[in-house]
This record gives sequence, structure tokens and C-alpha cells, in this order.
Amino acid sequence: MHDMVDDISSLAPIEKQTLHDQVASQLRDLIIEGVLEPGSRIDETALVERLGVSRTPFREALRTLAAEGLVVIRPSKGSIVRKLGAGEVHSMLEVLAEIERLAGRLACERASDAEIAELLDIHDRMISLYRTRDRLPYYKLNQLFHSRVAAVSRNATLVEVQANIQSRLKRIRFVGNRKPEDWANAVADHEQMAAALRTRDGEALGEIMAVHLVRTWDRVKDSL
Amino acid sequence: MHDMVDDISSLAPIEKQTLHDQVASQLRDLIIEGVLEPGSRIDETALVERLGVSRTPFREALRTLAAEGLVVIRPSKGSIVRKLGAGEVHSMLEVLAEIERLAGRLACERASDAEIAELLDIHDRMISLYRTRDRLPYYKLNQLFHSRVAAVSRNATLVEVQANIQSRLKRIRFVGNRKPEDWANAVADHEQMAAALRTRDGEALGEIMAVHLVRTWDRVKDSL
DNA sequence: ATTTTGTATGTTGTATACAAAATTAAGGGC
DNA sequence: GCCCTTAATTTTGTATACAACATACAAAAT
Repeated sequence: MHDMVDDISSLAPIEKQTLHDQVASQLRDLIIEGVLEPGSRIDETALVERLGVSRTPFREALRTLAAEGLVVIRPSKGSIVRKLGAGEVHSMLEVLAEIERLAGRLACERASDAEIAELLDIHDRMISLYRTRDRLPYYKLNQLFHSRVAAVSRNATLVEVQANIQSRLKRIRFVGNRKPEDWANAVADHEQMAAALRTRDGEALGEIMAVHLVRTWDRVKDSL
Repeated sequence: MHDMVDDISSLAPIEKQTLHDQVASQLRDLIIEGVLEPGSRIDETALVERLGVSRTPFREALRTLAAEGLVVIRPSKGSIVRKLGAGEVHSMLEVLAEIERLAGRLACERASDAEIAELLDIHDRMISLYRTRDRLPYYKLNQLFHSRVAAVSRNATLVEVQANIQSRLKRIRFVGNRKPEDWANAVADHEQMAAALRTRDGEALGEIMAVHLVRTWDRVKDSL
């Protein structure tokens, strides 16, 4: 049954999803969740078969993912899931740190009170998930927190760059935080973020968000 | 007639450019140079005809440029050259400022003496082009300077993000610096960059590069 | 036994063909 | 004249077909 619509203004144009877009987001998920392993070949014939689409939209999707840095297309030799070396991961974290520093600063300047409250709410839920050691939900909420900080900074380019680097790193970051003390340290960082948010101290928030990513590097560097 | 090859080691593997890649870089040039105007529709049939390729590699190239943010593909309604609003340009400069601040800092830490010398050489050439008011060559050398700073910072992600934002802004920035005093101010900024480079003062270089971009916004904001 | 050459197979790149939209043009009523 | 409806035309999305290329394997030669 459909929900009633009281107001015509709430009617958003129904999004037309092309096959290309659907394939692209499906592949993105497969890569981020690690179903398609880094370095492994992307079997066009098999996946095309499995997804029930022709090669044309599939290959267009591959181009998109290549531009996003998730796959590498080697001319005439097939595509592989991009495998990140330690150097590349480090370079991403280095850039992401400055992006998030900016995000933190702008968020405190530009977010509404309601948006700050929303961020703090996410934070609280993270803490209770930490208490019960629910790792996967914590991880997801953590991603959401960082995305939302970017969003309320009201800078579209920042959101885009953050999302892009974030998606490339997703797999790696999930592997981190395995050691209990690592997780505890990460939570401590987040408590500082919450404190900075409450006082709208942009410099402090930016600083701790940047530091948090430097520490992320320390946490994951050995598993590369 | 072919040149003689004395030595087999001088034989480099012949580069195979796919049509996709060639089309993509051609289109990029057409967009950046403004031959295809922002907001205008990209006539697939006409361009395909003109480039002498089929629609398949052409459309793949469009997907790539869409992911790069140079074109917008509206499902079933054709593609247009992305038109940047004032807000978007501002958001890009805001992010680029922090990227270049990082680049300046890392360049001073990591570049070799030869690389610093190379940057200073570019700077000197820019100054002499300024003296003779050679606007286009100055502009190109300016782009090169910023790209090279990013390159010697030895951070692949930084290079990628910088190049991406830079290419989106190329058109807009060329329009700026039209007023003589604007250009003079830009040159003054660059003198400070050179000074910081000579002493390898990363913080100072980063700061002036960031400030330079804030000033760029002041220069271009009215023409949007 | 090892390298080389030829052939076969599969995979990738590009072109064409077809179907579904969307845009434009044409006609008819008011 | 203008607006609406409907037909014609173009444009877009997807599938298929073909060609170019790379890889794998087998046979021949060193």
C-alpha cells in the first residue's frame, strides 16, 4: 500500500535508474564488501551473466569505477579490483586528515543546532554500541558520523572528496580496530570530537579529527 | 623512413591507446578550453561523426568525464558540460586551499634539492613572463608550478585530487587575473612562495598557497 | 630438454542494430 | 492567434555481432 501524500511539494521526481548506475552501485558494493578481492580479475562474462545485463552498461560501469579509483583497467588485459599498497593508503589518510580537519572546522561554523544535535546523537549511539562491543553496527555508525560531519559543513566538493577516499579505504579500515585497545583509543578520540561539537569549537574538532586519522594509520599500517 | 636503433634497450613498448582514452582526453581539452561551453548540450551524433569513432567508446568516455565532474549525464535526456555555480566554485577553492597547504608543507619536507631548484626555476620564468605581460604562457607555467609542488610532495592521492579540482576550475581561473592589479597581487603571492621554498619553510609555503586561493576567490567571485 | 613457432581458444575493444524515450513538428479545436 | 493532442523524427539506452588482441597449448626444431 502506498503512503498518502498530503502535499504535492513532497513529491520528488521518481529517479530513473539506468542499468549503468545500478551495475555501478552493485559492483561498488561487491568491491567494498570484499566479495571481489583486491587484485583479483573481474570476470566480465561471468558477472554480466550473473547480473543479467549486456556488456555495454557493464563496461560503462567499469569505467565509472575506474575513475573512482576502485578498479584498474589494463587495456586489452582485463580489469582488476584495485589493490592498495601501504604507500597509497598512507597518502589517502594524509589527504583525508586535512579534508576532515576542514570538515570539522566548517561544521562548527555552519551547522544548525539541530544538525549538531544529530551528530551528538549518532555519537551517543556509537558509545552504547561500544559498551556492548557490537562491532559491525559501530563501524557503520562511525562511517555515518564522518559523512554527516562532512555534509553539515555545507561544502559539496568536500563531501565528494571525502566520500571518494572513504569508499576506497572502507575495506582497509574495517580490518583495523581489531585489537581491543585500538578500539578503546578510537572511542576516546570520538569523545573529544563530541566535546568539541558541544562547544562548537571548530579548530578543536578539526584537530582531533585529523589526529584520529593519523592514529588510524598507526592502527592499520602493519596489516599491509 | 625509420631511424636506426643501435641498441635494443632503447626500444620502449609501443603504447596502445584505446579509443576510449583518446576520446576522453580530446573531450577534456574541448571542455577545458571552452570550445564546448558550460551548460551546453553535448551532441553525441555530431561529435561521434567528427571524431570518427562509434558511440560505444564515446559514451564510455562520457562516463569517465562524468565521474571527473566535467560533464553531467541526465538519464535519457543527454549530457551537458557541467556548469559551475558560484557556490560550487567556492567549495572547490575551499578544499583546494587545504590540499595545497598540505602540498606546500610536504613538498618542503620531502622534495630533493634538485626538485626545489626546479620549482624556483619555474618561478623565475613566471616572473619574466609577468614582466613582458605574456598572459597565456604565464598562466600555463602557473598551472605547472602548482602541479609540480603537488608532485614533489610525494603523495599520489594529493596529486590526483589536486589535478581533478584544478581541471574543473581551469576555465574559471583563466577568466580571473584580467585586472592588472589582480595579476600583480598574484605575482606578489608567488614571490612569497619562492621565498618559503628557498628556506624550505613548509608551514609558510602552505599558508601562502592557501591564502593565494582565498584571494583567487575574491578575484573571480564577481564574474560568476 | 629447452626454446621456438604455429594454432586454437577466449577475452577485450569497437561497431552496428534495435528498442524505448524524449523532443520536435503538425494538425485541429477553441 | 494559442493551446492541446497526436504523429513523426531524433536521441538515448541496451543488446548483439564482429574484429583485434592476448593467452594457452601443442608440435616442431634446435
